[in-house]
Amino acid sequence: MDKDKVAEILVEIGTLLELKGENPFKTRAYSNGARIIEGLSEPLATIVKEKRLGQIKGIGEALEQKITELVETGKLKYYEELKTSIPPGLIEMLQISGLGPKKIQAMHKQLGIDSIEKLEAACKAGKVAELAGFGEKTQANILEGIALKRTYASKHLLSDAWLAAEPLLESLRQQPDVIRCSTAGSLRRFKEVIGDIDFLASSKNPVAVIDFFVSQPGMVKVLAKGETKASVILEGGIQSDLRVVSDAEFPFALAYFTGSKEHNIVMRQRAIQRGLRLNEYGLFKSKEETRDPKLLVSCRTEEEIFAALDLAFVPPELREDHGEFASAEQNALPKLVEWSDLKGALHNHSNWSDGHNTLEEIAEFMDGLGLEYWAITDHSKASYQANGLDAKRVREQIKEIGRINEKFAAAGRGFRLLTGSEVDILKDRLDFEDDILAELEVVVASLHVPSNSEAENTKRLIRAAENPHVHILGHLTGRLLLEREPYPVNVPAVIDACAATGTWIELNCNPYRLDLDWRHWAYAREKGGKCVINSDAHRNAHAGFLRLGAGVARKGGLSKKAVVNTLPLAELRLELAN
DNA sequence: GCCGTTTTCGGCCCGACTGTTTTCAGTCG
Repeated sequence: MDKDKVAEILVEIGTLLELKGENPFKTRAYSNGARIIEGLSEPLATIVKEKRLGQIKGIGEALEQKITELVETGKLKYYEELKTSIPPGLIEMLQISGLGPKKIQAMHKQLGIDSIEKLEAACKAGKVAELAGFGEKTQANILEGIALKRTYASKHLLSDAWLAAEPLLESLRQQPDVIRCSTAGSLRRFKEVIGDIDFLASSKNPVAVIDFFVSQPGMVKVLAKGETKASVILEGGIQSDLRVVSDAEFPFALAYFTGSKEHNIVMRQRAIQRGLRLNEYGLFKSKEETRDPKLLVSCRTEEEIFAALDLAFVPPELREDHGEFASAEQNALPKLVEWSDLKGALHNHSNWSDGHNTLEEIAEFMDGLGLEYWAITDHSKASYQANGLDAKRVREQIKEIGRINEKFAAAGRGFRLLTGSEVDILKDRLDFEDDILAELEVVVASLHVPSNSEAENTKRLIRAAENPHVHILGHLTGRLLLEREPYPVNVPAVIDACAATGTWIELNCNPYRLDLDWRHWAYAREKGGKCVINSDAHRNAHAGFLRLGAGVARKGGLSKKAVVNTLPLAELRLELAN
């Protein structure tokens, strides 16, 4: 069993234990363990075989035994028994806003409710309101929560969240009572999938800011509204929370609400080790709960908070308790790539295959954006449904690109289209012979029809990486966020092959892909692998994906130097020819 | 369930909001 599946089961055990009313620290130990396993760069099977699980911080005797059983047998007796003891409907009920383990337990025990359908019926019959600790309002809220859950999915693409957040952030910044304002939470951390949009503002008049926020256009429903906090549902179903604090509190609150939860726990522990206390209101010279300004360690920015805890500033994207503390302690965090460092993209389509724009339109548009180059890598012939090009059309396209580039050169314009192909990785070979590939400036090899076998997919990708004409492996795992799981593949083994052959690994910026996943880049960096942040544009507007991709690259800890398409055209051409 | 340079037991990050209560439990982030 692979580590992702193991992590998934550990998370589920945590949830099941929560529903059983177990000690919250015990349930947290399971979700912690899941995160640790998921983040391993070494194959889990190796660690299990060499009995080194117990040496990992956060994995104790019990988790070691359970993980070992899962890896070795593919099953876990404890988990199977736990699952049969709790109706699956209870787990689903957890997704209803306002319902947690305690209430679900109470309704299950007293009313025999074990599914959302029964819950809805009981609410409508007024039975839930009669329970101790429940009331009319709770019952109505549950019904509303059920309706909301049905209407809206609870997870959203990062790109959708940014689209919804930016106009709101802009409005908040212009509200006269707002002093400072920022996004926070998973959006600010550039997680690929987000649950809700968090805003933080500082003001001397929080009520006015809250009132302003909930009256913005695009609010479907106000879920909660207090003096310092509001929660709303936006059009499109994304929940958004605003928190308003004083300006002195702003940096502390920003750090706190940016998270991640795991990162914050370590920050608080560091504070405690130094005899301090950290919360969203400040860093206090106290071991007790306090908000006494006399005890406050004054910090005007997040940078100063990190400094007070003997850490270099950790950019929001890296705050996942994913190794950032060890680096920040030694001032060894990478200087992260910026969106504006990108000089072009090396995987894009035109209307010669399944893209929307002509070559001419693309060149004009990308030059207008201030980019230096844009590779045209239309599909190869095996991608029949995408109007893939055969060798003859590829050669015609090379000539056409040559003509456009000559026009640019004659006009004294520096921008260039690069010739290329997104060549299909077929079962036993690439979709083009080496002679065609050799005529192209950029060759991206992608697996579009994977097998069910991890070994098979891994073998195909490694073989593609080993082809001397292939520059880049495209969307390595094939995942579609919120739609399709990645195909089975041994990612570290493919990274090893790319590092050994000098093949670049794509960070595909399509909002549904963001593939290779940020969690793998630490390993790629360690091995000396290079990244290309690619838009995989099918129309000109998709150039905007690069901004998203740069954020995800930052999350992967990638510096400008590790990203090939930060190179100016002349240097890039040298690298491509290498 | 995990952990330990005060600890192998007794801690484990912390506060806002809601609804049901009339001082607090549950939920959420």
